[in-house]
Amino acid sequence: MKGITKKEKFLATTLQLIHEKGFKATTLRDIAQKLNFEVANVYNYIDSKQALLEAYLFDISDEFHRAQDRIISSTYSPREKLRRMIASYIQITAKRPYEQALLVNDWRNLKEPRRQEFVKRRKDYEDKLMAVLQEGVDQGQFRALDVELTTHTLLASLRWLYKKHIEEAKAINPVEIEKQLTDFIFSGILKN
Amino acid sequence: MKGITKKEKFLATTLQLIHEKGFKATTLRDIAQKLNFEVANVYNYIDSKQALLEAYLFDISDEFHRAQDRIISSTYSPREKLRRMIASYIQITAKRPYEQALLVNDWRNLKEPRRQEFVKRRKDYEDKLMAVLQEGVDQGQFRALDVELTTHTLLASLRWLYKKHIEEAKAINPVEIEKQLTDFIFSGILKN
DNA sequence: GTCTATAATTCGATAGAC
DNA sequence: GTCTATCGAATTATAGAC
Repeated sequence: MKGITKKEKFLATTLQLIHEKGFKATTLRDIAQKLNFEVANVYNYIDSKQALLEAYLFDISDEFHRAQDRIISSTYSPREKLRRMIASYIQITAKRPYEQALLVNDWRNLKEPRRQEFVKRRKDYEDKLMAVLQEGVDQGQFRALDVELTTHTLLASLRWLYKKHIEEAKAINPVEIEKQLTDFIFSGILKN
Repeated sequence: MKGITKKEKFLATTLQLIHEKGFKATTLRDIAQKLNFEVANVYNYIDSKQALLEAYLFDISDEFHRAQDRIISSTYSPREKLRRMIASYIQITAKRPYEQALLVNDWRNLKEPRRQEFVKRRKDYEDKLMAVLQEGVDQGQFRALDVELTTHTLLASLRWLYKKHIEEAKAINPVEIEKQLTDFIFSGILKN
């Protein structure tokens, strides 16, 4: 924990508290108390509570989108595209678990018109993933599954992973996580 | 919408609002406004906002536990136990999607000691599911997977389903949902 | 069951001195 | 950057009349 700026410490503390209690339930006084200073000092680091939420939410969201776009614009097969999308999803989650938690749990607290913007962007992400699945089904790489249902199920099976990174005491092996989740999504749990 | 009592209408409206905005962000004034009466009237139906949360959360939670316990105490194989646990999970979700949403999204708002109690009960549920998976691996029905990771992934792949029931305009086919999700979990998405 | 009125508290945010 | 002081608004909850 050396060489971290006060602002970084502020943000790390804030994200941790929000993860535990939720954005709305985490007061600026909670944050100040944990950092051993008074409430007014919070405004040395942020413009407003809402601005903090928006900045982090759209920043991590953008990272997911950029990774997805890079893969989609490649010439890989649907199966390989999906494999890489899963891998990059896991990688971003491992790097920024608390921001992923914010993304999953607290987007409802966005105010209009930002909330609507967020929902639209999320649907874009889902639609792009769905297109890859549909392509894979059409090409016979994937089973004749319900593409819309499977898209949401697949994303849900990845979306919980930030908890493991936050809660796990011992360091986790990212390569093994990726193998396990990819195997689960590609092959399920039954033994052949 | 015939023959529904005022209390039922109150509760349905409340759960819908909480689903949209979250428990903490949904004020008693929001609820009163949607029902076209004043705030004080809310207390004709509940003792407190916290009591409402606790009652619904533990009630739906109990239903999940009871269904799980019935299946676990049977003599079915691990594979068949899991199949039935998935089916009952989907059935409860279909029957009570808004309460499931509360369970998934708003348990953080419980206050101690109820919050700790909830977390403990949820871990019990996960552990029982994990035991079935472990048994299935030991008996060679399931692959040699990471049982702990897979337990959480499997649950996550079911936990989003309430959204479909809430948002879907047209009626959905529960039999088909069950088939799709069971196939996903058992066999993944790859074509053999 | 419905209302008005209000208590008691909490919260986000600002002003201004050091 | 840190503090004290405070404002204005919002929220849960209660009292009591109709």
